[in-house]
Amino acid sequence: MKIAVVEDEVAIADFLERGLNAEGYEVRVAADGLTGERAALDPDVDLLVLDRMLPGADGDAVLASVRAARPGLPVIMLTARSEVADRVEGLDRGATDYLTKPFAFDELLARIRARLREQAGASETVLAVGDLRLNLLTREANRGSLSIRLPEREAGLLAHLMRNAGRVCTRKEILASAWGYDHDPGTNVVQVYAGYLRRKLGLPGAPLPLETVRGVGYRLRAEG
Amino acid sequence: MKIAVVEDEVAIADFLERGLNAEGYEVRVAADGLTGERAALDPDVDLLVLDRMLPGADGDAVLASVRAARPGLPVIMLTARSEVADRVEGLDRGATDYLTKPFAFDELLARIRARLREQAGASETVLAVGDLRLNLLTREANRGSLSIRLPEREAGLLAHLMRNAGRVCTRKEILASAWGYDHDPGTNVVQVYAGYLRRKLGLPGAPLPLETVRGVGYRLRAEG
DNA sequence: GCCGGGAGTGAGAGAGCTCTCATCTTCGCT
DNA sequence: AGCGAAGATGAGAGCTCTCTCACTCCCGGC
Repeated sequence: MKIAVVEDEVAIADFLERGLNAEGYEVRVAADGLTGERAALDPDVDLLVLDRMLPGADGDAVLASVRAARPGLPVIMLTARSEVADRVEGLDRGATDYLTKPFAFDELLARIRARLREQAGASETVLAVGDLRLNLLTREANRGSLSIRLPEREAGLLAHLMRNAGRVCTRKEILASAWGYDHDPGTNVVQVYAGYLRRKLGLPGAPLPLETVRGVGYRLRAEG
Repeated sequence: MKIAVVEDEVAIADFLERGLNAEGYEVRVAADGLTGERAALDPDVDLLVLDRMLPGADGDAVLASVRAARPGLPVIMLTARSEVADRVEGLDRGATDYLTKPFAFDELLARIRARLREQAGASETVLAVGDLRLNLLTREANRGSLSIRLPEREAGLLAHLMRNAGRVCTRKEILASAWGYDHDPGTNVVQVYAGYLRRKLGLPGAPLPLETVRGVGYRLRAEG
């Protein structure tokens, strides 16, 4: 389990990192909004602990852009602003939970566990990358005015690419994730299915931003 | 949106009911653990607000049985016990959120909105009824040692029956929910698929508890 | 510009899914 | 018990999905 911590006060950031590490979580710390945003978009990150007051882009801005890219990511806001109105505002802006400083570390841990537990049971159902959306339950894909139901394999491939948008995915890795193959059985299925996706999700003048990386695999460009 | 409130103090229960109604929620109030449990199992209920200290079965017991039957239902615990240890325990027992009395009604509303928003995006992925489990994402059904991947239609039918376990479902209603038909086109598909489910999910000596209601439809008995 | 290797495409085989229809079974009533 | 209606079951047609294979296209190096 990997947690991103966005917090500018070094003392608190250190404290959180050490404490979370001790609980067995992998931690990625960012001290300002911009690096925080980048950290939260790392597809391995399962949860975000976010200070609301930050230098550079402030916490609310980070929250907004994280929500746009990963609608389902749990975000626990952490802040010195303790008024009821602040809490209401934080939650309504899309935070999953809200904790005011000073806080009990044990409670933070319990709330992290609660969020991760929920996440595990009700794993992310809707993926979004740029203007692309994919509902994993109905396997409905949307892009602009397009709306198509994808067959299972195509949806699985697209889901993997979307979860790793911006990164190059090797064919081997894709076969493992979307096909469940442990070894490449020397086939070109991935290419075939990449072709299906391009044809189905291409718009006139705006082809699917799926790049081929010769000899390696594919990359879905992040901003549609 | 329907919210179940389990609270024995009449004053608070009334206050919550009126306040939630004013926000446009449908509310179902229960004053003790047993009726509370029944209320929470109503498949129309989208969220549970639960007092931890109750006459009869206490809040923790209600939480446990609700979790067994509806793993994904958001549960906000509400209680006078305000120690950090209590909050940690409540969350670890499976509560989704935890609010201590006295609380700001606006904050409760914000937390309810946060939970419902999340629920809407990441709708329940795993259904459970008795010893039956169904993962809607993978369409994997489990019963005892059995574990089978169901085709889409069978999973859709089973999902509808599970979501309405204990109640009789008419064939017309089932056709609407699992097939997307608006009118019964005079077919026996539902019977055919009910048969598939019975065969696939029957155990020696313990057939699938799916009862036929002559002239009407089917009912999945609630406790396997 | 030509050549080699990798990627994209089209056709099609085989499997599994969905539905219909005919037949068999069961239930409830007399 | 016997009958009629309703549900269960078996067989199978048609379709979609998935994958393979052969072929074409394109990129990059000479």
